[in-house]
Amino acid sequence: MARTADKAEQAERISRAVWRIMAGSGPGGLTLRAVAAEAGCTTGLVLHRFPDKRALLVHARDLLHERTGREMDELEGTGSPAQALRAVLRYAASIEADKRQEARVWLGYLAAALGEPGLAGRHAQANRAFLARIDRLVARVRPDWDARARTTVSTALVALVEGMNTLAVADDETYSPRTQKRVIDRALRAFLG
Amino acid sequence: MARTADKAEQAERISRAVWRIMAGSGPGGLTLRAVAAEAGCTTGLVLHRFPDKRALLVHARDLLHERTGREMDELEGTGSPAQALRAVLRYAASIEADKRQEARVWLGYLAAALGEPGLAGRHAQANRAFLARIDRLVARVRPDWDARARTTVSTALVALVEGMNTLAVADDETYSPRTQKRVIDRALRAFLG
DNA sequence: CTGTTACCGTAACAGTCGTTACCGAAAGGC
DNA sequence: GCCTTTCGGTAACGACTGTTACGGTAACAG
Repeated sequence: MARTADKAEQAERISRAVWRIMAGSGPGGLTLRAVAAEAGCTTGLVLHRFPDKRALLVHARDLLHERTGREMDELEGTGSPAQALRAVLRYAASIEADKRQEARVWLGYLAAALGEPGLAGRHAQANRAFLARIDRLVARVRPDWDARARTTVSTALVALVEGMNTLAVADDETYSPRTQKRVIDRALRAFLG
Repeated sequence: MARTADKAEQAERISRAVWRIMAGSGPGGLTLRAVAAEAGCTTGLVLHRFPDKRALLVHARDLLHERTGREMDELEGTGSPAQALRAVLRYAASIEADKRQEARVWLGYLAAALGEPGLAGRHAQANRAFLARIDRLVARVRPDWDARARTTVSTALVALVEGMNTLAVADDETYSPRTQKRVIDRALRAFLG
């Protein structure tokens, strides 16, 4: 045999380049050449690792989704139900600098999905999974509620966090980490307190 | 003199074409040729009316912002403070079909702003104006609250509505008009009830 | 009706995009 | 050591982008 390459490591490195480009320049700046330059290689390697641009974007998307899902899985089991819910919501918000970058990435993907229903479907699926997670946590905090009342609150909490993420993309001053924490705590108190 | 053209009417027609393209195909499909075809003219007219693509996008954006601002001004004065607040929040949400399209337009603009800080600044400014509007309405509902408590609730309500708009873009089934209304009413009850 | 002027469609430009073909070079088995 | 096989960089292609220059044409003043 001949030389071997760590394909998974390369795919991840290129995917991380995709995240950085998406967060920094949006879908408009997400060029194969830009990705290659950011990853420290050429378009040749990028298109040897992925069949085409769409496959690259989907892989980078799934990788990010998978990672955040794993980390939220861990948070879900820590402390009391109310504490776990708060921890997951804080994690999903864009409080830390890297989460703020992630919010920009998701926004870029969502905008790219405007033109392609297939990507929009993936986004919908991912958000339903997040909604189910929050609903599960709300059920642990308020086991006596019926599904209808619980889902309404879950949907509200998800929309609240997602809205702050979206708004922080354009105005990270108004939606500072401190403000986001305060809003989350206020919402938890209002809906579940 | 020679022939005359209704420049304002043309600019508005082209801007409407921009909205339709942005909502339908996102920033990636927003081509001068696509805009011209949608507006029923050629790129020649488009670039005779606007100096370049960016000016066209900014004009279409400002036109949409101006229109929604006017319509919310009217809603702000109808009925009791609580009713006015609910009416404005319902208007800002994507309950009607045309508002859902608008949410797609705003999302596309926000994604386009990822690469250009100038556009992001306009977005931040617009959202601060909306936040100030909601804060004004909350102050009318709860005059006894101090500014801190009031702003926290206003920020939460704005994020809630904006989040539902964003999420409805990818999943208009989970965030149906009925669900959005229910969530808004629940939030008003939780925060101000 | 005619001349003139503003209007706007046509066509070309340079640049960049995603994608492909090709080929030198690096690395493991013998 | 060599030889083979895979790797990955180079360069080109056609398509499409925003933008510009030009010319035909429609409409108003006289």
